[in-house]
Amino acid sequence: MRARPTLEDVAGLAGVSTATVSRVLNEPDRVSAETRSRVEAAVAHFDYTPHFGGRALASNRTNTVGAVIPTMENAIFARGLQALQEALAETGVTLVVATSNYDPEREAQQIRALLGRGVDGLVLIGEARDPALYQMLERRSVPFVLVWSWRPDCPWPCVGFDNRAAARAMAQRVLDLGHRRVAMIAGVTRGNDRAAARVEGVREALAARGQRLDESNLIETPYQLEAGANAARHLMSATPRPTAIVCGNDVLAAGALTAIRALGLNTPADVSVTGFDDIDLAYVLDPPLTTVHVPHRRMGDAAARLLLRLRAQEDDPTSVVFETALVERGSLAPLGA
Amino acid sequence: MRARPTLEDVAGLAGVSTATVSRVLNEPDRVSAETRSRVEAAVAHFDYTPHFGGRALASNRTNTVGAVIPTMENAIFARGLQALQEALAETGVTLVVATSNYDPEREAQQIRALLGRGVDGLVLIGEARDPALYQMLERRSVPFVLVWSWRPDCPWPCVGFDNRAAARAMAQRVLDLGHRRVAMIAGVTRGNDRAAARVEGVREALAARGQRLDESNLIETPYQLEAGANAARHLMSATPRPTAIVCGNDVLAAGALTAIRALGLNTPADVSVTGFDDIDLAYVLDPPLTTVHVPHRRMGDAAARLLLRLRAQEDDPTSVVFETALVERGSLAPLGA
DNA sequence: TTTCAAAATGCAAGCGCTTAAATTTCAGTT
DNA sequence: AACTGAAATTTAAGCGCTTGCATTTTGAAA
Repeated sequence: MRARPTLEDVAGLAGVSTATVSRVLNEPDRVSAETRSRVEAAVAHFDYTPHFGGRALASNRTNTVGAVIPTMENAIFARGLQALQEALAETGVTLVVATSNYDPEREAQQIRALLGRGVDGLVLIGEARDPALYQMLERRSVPFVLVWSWRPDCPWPCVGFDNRAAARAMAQRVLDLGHRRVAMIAGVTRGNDRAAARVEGVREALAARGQRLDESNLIETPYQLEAGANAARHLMSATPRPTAIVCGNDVLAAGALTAIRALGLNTPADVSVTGFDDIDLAYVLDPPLTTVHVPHRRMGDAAARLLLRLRAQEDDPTSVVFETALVERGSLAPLGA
Repeated sequence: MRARPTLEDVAGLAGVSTATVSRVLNEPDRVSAETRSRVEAAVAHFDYTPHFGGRALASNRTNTVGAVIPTMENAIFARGLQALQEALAETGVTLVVATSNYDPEREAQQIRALLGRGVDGLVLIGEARDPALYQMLERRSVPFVLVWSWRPDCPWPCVGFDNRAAARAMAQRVLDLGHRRVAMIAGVTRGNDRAAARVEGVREALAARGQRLDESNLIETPYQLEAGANAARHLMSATPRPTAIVCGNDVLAAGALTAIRALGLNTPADVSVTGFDDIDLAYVLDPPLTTVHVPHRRMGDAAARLLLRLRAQEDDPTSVVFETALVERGSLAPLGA
């Protein structure tokens, strides 16, 4: 009836005090080689693993950081998380992931839940959230970093890219190809600065040519295939039809492509479509999707490093901004080509 | 200079003992309404959250379950996890997710890491793993459930489906449509009973018609788009070419479709392709993918319920098996159609 | 051999919480 | 008014670990 072995068990077998065992586990260098190996044998004998709670209580550290992402269903966050986790693991830090489903309230809940679990670091997506939440984080002095967003003078530590500029560049390219009737299928902008910035970027590009994105040419909808398909169906029912549809992300664009095909129309002959994010999906579609490439992995990696430095407080690290790249594939063509 | 508030702070303000505060938090019914509201006010005043470590240490429970999945990059697990998380959250249990990257050793590490963190329940994918690992789980009496696999007489609590039967049905259908030169692109079978079972299923169906899946017609490769594409390119370079390619999952199938198109060939006119899992990707492809539909969400949900019952030990719950469905879409056509 | 830092180890006080067991309170009963 | 059992509350003993400080050991210099 062996209960979980404790430090005391190990110490007893090794013939040392619990303090020494603890040191072997945490600061092996401070223990003589001989003692250490004796302790290690005892640890092995019992298959001992320290009790997380005891450790957290005594040291007031958990070596855990939490991440709250909108959803796991979009591959977009998966790769970044993987990189984040790998980079953290190198330092012995564990990652705990929670999802908010793009709901600000739910996100706040999840953050509180993670804090309750004693995470000593937080990775959050984007910048838009209740100021009270930021206050709480500062009050509790929990280090955190914001990923996926970046803008000049963001007051928080960020690792991201300029969504607005990237979207603007994409729209500009569409215009450069001769398109004049441009529509947009955007993500839901409430509580989502990335989605909002992408809309703004497109607006800016259009404005620079004296055009605007009026109500009938902008549909805001959840990031789901079905939703993208519905939106495209709706846009294509207008007269005259748009000749290009700029989408807020690749999932929406994939949905749009499917709907357009179902209508018996052709991409890009009848209508060009662009995406954003460059997930794997983008290049298995037919036609493959013109989109904005985002360096997921590198962002995850950078986020980990930034967070670790914040935790260590060894210096005052600054935000990291990445470049994006416009990837041109078959779904975008010059008007009338 | 406000340090984290403790039970004692709250108790002091409310004019009760820490025990009472603890009860308000854990068994509110055992406290009089008047006291309870006083305590709740004090909790609110301090914005108090219990210290996870302290709680874990004293109660020897963490209300946390861990899941180790192969990867977050395949959408396949995302939906199930979401459902799992939701169902667990209803009971106040938190889910912690780790990834193994389809590597058995890595999986074992992650399991140990989770146990170290005191999870009091585990969700694992599939059945194939070192017996020593199962022994350890039993020794520590950690309740666990296996998801995604199911077979008659599986000795562990499972929530899954019969991968072999489903794959067999798919292959049978392919044969029924007249195909005789059938190839397979399978996932890596080492340490992956699902991938192995799918190969077996296809083998059985072929055997029943006096055919076999010889070496040249079976490629085993990681579950990645690129890998699927490479495999398809290779298979299609044989003479005579296969007329149908059965894939171990949708990702491989998507890669195959892309490669086939790049070769200037047509699906399904020149070669039919089938997938497995029915992720979103499957129906935005062109042609849309014939595949095996797997009830991701329901499995996640069922896994949560089974695990909760195991933890409660109120009864001796048994495995749950789900039916799969063959979804026929454009990528599979009768031979010569 | 003696001396004395430095290195290694032990001692023991908590960390914040839960929970048996003990005590107090209270509403009925008699 | 006294009694009683149930309900409410407090008391106090840990849960397993870390860590500042005290003590012992060690090895090199004197």
